[in-house]
Amino acid sequence: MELYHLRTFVTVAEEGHLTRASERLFTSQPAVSAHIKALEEELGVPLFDRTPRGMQLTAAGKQLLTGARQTLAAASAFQQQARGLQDELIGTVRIGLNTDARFLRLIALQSAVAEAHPQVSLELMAGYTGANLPALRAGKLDASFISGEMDDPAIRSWILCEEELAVAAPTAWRERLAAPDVPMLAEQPWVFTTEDCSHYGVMRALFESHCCSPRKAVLAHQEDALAAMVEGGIGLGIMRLDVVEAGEREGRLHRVPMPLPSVSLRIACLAQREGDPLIQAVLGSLGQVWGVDIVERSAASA
Amino acid sequence: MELYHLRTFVTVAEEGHLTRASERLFTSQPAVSAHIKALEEELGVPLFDRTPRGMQLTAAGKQLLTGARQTLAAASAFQQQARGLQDELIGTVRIGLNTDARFLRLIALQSAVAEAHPQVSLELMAGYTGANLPALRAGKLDASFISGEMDDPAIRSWILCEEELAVAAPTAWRERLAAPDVPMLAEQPWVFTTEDCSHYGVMRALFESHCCSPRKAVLAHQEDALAAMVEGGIGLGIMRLDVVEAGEREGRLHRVPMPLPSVSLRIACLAQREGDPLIQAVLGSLGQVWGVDIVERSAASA
DNA sequence: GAGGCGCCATCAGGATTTCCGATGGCCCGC
DNA sequence: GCGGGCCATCGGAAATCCTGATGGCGCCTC
Repeated sequence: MELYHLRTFVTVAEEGHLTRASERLFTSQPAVSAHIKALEEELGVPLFDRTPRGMQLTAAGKQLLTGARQTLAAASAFQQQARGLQDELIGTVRIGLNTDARFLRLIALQSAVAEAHPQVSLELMAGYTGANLPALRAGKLDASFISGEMDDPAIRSWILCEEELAVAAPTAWRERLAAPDVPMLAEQPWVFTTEDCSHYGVMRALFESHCCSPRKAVLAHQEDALAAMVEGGIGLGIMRLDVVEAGEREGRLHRVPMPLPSVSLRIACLAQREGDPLIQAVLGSLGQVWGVDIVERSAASA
Repeated sequence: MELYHLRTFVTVAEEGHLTRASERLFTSQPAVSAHIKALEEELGVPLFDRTPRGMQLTAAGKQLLTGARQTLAAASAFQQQARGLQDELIGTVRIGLNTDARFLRLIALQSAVAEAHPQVSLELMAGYTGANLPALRAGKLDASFISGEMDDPAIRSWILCEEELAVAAPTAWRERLAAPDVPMLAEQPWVFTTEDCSHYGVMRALFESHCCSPRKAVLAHQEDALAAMVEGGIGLGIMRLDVVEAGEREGRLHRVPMPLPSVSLRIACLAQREGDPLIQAVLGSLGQVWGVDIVERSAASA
């Protein structure tokens, strides 16, 4: 039995599905199947029941899951402690993005990290808030930008800034939306985001406070797609104020005069990895880039 | 990084020597060297200083040793918990011996284990008390017969019986040793055992109580060798009473009339493995074979 | 009832990793 | 200066792991 068996066990347990687990583990479905088979044979215990709908933990599998996680956690803590002992920090930090690189000041971040820790590299992975959180939890990301509230105790986050939001409309709708009220906006078609996006929550809150619901014309997973839909006249959408203003200046969008609350842009990581020197390195550089006091863990964990 | 890297790390740390570590790990010296190299590269931390006399832990290596042991302990506990969940116990138990198979009732033990746990096999490894304890600590043995006192808290042991001991002499020395006192015995040549053998302690205690020391004619590592030396007229030796009496009946030995304290024959295992179902299986069978109440761990650990 | 889809297990072949025997380099002791 | 002990490296072999393809089974829909 090796650690990769345990990683596979835990991932399959969480996904309940070999193919999805293989994607998370960056390997193939037959490889994952073989890992589980080998582990079950070595332990002499069936860990999963195979069903047409996927893999279901057996009672024994459920009981063993905690021990598997503890073993992986101990190994992770060992590696983390080793990083704290490196003469010079070495490693790669995978960061999930949720909006455009310029807004996230990624060039400045890259420079700050490269200067402070020459042997640390960043791996920037496109995504959105709703995808980044599960990826964080799954260990696929080391840190991630997210927007909105965060109340999961397993996730630690720090506010970088407040994102001002605005309602964007196609320029052709300028006159009929000169002074709209909320019910009127609800009558318009909307470009939705996924429900796990903070912008969706803001939109929902807007209409719920006036007891009405917006009409969904289309759903866009990415901000670029949403912007394209709005510019193309498909419907209204919620976007960052600076993006809407830039679009308005360039004649591509119209900013609807409707005040919206802001959402917090945050950087997040797993609480248990907060003390990891690699995470600390990135948090330190982010604090520097955004002029924010990101409270660092004491060196006691080192 | 996988568990075998950590096992190698810990073993090399304990041995301070790649070749000895490779023997304990049942692999080759180049393989062990490669494990350490790979681990150091992955962690970005030198774990050992290479010296002409062997491998010496660096400061970082010393700090990381605990974490490595914890990870291995967690993995071991996981496997142990899995064994407790097996429908039928499966596995191999490596038992260190320290005297002859007949005295240790190994045939009865084998039968008892086979009956109670058909899929558990025993692997009986010749040895002696002094070799068995380090082998236990090193994970090379799962359980071990040992003789004498045991005060290491990391080792758990149960008394099976008291070994009566006697002083054996060559038959030709019968008359001159008809009624010897201790100083007289000290004047004779002796066949020593290794210092980590319980018989050695008994011999030492005998003479120290009379402020004298025995003369060492030869040192024998194994009981067979010691018996051969005594029978061959090389010197006196301490042996089990039943063996001396059998030798006397067969005209091969003379029992010197000198009372000795007995030593306890014990079965031992690592304290942390006491709850292991495989260990429990063997302890249960030993209790049955020796008619001894070996207090078993509650099922709470299962 | 049949066909298609989803899911896991297996297979054969290729790729990668690991191991091993041989050997070299360095240091130390005689 | 030489021999021995110890670790690192090398080349080749062995073992392990992965992958694409495919099959079997169950379920769902038509």
